[in-house]
Amino acid sequence: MTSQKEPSAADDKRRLILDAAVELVSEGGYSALSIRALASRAGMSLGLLYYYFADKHAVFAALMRDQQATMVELLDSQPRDPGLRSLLLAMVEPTRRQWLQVGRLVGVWRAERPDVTVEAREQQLGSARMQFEALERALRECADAEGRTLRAEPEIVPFVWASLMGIADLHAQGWVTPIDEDRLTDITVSAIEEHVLVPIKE
Amino acid sequence: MTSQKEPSAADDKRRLILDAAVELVSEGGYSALSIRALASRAGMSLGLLYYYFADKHAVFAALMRDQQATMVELLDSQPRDPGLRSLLLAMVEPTRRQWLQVGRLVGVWRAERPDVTVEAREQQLGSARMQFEALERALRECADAEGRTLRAEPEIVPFVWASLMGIADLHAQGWVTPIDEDRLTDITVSAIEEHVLVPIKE
DNA sequence: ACCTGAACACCGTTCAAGT
DNA sequence: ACCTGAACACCGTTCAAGT
Repeated sequence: MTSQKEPSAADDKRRLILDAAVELVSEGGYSALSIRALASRAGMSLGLLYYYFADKHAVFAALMRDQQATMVELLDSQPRDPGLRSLLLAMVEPTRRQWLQVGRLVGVWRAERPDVTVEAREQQLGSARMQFEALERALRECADAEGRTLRAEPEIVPFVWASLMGIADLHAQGWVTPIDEDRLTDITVSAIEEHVLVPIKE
Repeated sequence: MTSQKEPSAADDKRRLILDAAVELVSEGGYSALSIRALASRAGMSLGLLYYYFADKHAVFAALMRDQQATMVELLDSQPRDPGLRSLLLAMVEPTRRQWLQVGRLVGVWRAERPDVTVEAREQQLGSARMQFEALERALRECADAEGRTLRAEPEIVPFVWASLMGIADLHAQGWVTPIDEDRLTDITVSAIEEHVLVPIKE
């Protein structure tokens, strides 16, 4: 109900902090994101940071929400006509980027902090849900455009997501021997494609 | 050449530290593994820890190597007769455990530390390579047992690994809505199975 | 309401000193 | 060779104090 408002001064400050955070992480990885470095990069004092965010965890959570919102836009703007395979191929790189930037860190701190606020938890869940709904929409509409249908199980979308995360992580960690990334992507996309559509009866 | 020796006193001490590390991580997650807690749990002083390990990073690396060695044993001891699907189903839970305990942390600190020693890097790579070779062996022999063959591309084993990691991570992070884990596993295993074998000609 | 920085309780790591 | 713990330079977080 209160959505899509003009950004307030507080929102602007928060944006400033989040932009600085993205810069720091992309420059020096997880350990480069110290509260002190973040405050100085955002041009404010240590204490003020805690005025706008509850703690470091909250900064990460906001970063995650940003990326999920970007992913929703991307999924919604993806053309449906070229079909499922094109969609999947187009999503490999963005999901990999999301994984590299904050996704893989979530699992690390998620387990640490017990619960934060109920509100924060709800916000986080809502943002994740929107992302997965956008993915489901995109999958379904792309299948439609090919005259096919998505399998009905609720585990189909998680399966697609897990597959994309799998290659994202492999890319991040590297493989022991050089492999053809495009070939790996191709194999994965084929596997997804064929297991996500209802088989054609003849 | 120097392998399979009687464990030295130093090895015993290192074991003590690593066992304490596993305990701490499983009790309180990543953040519970502080050098001080580790030293006290292992019954030694802070400084001594640095006598047996170069730094915290090295403790993690050793933990990872342990788990990879366990995985090799598990893969090698898995029966081949029941075929590929049985093998994959049996590996889902162990890979998930490995992922939860240290696997997902590797990506976080890997990027931070520049290079450590060449020797350490070599040791780590060798351990990872052994694990993936064991996986490839197991996949190949299980396929054989069914009278099928594994596809020849080098990306086939990474694909299997990425798929297993994907569901491991999804399991760790949780999904926004409750899903049937067994169903997800089943879908993933089917997808792997069919894309990893050479199609039967008729 | 917005902002500061000293202070607190940690942390990983080093190192002089002991046996 | 093995072992200790004080000391160092950090860290995230709090909070009295300012405007």
